[in-house]
Amino acid sequence: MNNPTILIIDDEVQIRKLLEITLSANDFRVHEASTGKEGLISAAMHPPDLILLDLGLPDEDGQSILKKLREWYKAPVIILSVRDNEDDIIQALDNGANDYLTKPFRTGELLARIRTALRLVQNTENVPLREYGSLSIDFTSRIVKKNQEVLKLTTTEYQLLVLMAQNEGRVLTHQFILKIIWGPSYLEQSQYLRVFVRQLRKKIEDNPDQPKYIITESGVGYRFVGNEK
Amino acid sequence: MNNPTILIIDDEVQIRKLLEITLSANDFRVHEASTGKEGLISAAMHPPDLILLDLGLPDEDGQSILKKLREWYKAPVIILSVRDNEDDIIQALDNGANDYLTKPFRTGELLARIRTALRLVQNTENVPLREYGSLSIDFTSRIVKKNQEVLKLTTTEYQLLVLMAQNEGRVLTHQFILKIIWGPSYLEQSQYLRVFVRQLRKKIEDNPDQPKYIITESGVGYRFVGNEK
DNA sequence: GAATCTTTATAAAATCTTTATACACCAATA
DNA sequence: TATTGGTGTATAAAGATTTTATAAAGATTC
Repeated sequence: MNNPTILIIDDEVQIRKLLEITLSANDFRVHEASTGKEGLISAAMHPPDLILLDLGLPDEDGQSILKKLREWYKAPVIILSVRDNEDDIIQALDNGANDYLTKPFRTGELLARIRTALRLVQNTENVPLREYGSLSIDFTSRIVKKNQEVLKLTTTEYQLLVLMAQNEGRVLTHQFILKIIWGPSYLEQSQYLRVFVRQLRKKIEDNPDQPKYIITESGVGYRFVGNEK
Repeated sequence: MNNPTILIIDDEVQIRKLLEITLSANDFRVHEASTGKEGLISAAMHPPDLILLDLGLPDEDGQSILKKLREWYKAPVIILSVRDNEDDIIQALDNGANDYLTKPFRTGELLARIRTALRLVQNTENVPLREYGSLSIDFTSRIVKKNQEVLKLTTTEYQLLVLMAQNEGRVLTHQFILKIIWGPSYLEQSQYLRVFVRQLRKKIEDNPDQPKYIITESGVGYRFVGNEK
């Protein structure tokens, strides 16, 4: 993919300017929109490779924009948000956002996350075997190996691992994971998750106390990181 | 690939005879089944390199057989049918058929299509004898030996062993095994399986209480492990 | 009627859920 | 700068439940 296009949906001129300069300097093509409505139209007319969406838009709630986008738009959406509304971030992730950044953000981090998001969409193919360093998951034969050795995982542990691995790089909120694996009536049982994340880490991490694969995003959820960097 | 094996599933004796003569003359090995159920069992026991499936079977609809086959069978399936209406063809292809021939067909054309289908798939060679440590299974003569001694296995025990061995390394779910060996109406009878797994383990394992070959995957099914690392 | 399959009953093991406690982090306070 | 309390996460281990193992009795088949 040469020179990916990024759509910025943000009402603050200064932010747009900053982003445009940063992104252009890094060989991205940039589209801009200052309102939600404008953003939706632009995305529909010239689908970008990635969207940066500010949650605090003047005309329409960013969550609502995100939902409308996700009805057809598959590529990554990264949320930009002012610091003090973590609930919004969680809701956005549940609504299908891939990642989030709180303002003010360092441009280096933004660029890294954009690159990660773009890279990961390409391997979202239905590959039956995935390798992450010394960890490999064979989805057809249901075999997970660590350093060539077959791991013994319970059903729930395996489901959890697969869910996370298939959403590599994305933050999965506690509630999202609980809903998928235990069902909608278990949304409050975060403790389950902690117990099982611990079990999984014991089995797949080199050092469970300094996890490389299953990263805790405090207050939000967990993120599976396939290859460090 | 030398002498590919072809399984014919057709209820008409004349057709089977014709096909057998034609295919044998062209250096294919031939298996036959006259009903859908028989065909499914044969395919699971001795996976052929290609299957010729008649849609008009007496016991069960050919489309349904095809669907069941495709749950695990990857090699080509060519449909034979007297019906040449588009709907049947499309449905068969949707269900995973590789090609479709209407009866009566010219044998030259059939052979050409078989070769094409085989060329498109690279098959794993069918080994008639397999050894797993001190256990050996001769699929052609139906003889199982443990430490050079011939084991006495009942039909069901043998079917179960062959099914598992042919799918070495894969987890076979309870339901999958029950469906193949006992039939679709026995999906709930997991207890059968436990009883027979126990019998098999008693006969093939060095220590039935610490099985090496038939591994339990709790909550999921069983996995046959041929060679411990 | 011997071999095999099916069913039943119970024991054992594996897994999941809950509880209790410790830890890390951050902000407000003194 | 140290202290305190609150929030969220980690961890082990006990308790509860589900799944599997096992033997043996009852049916069925050839």
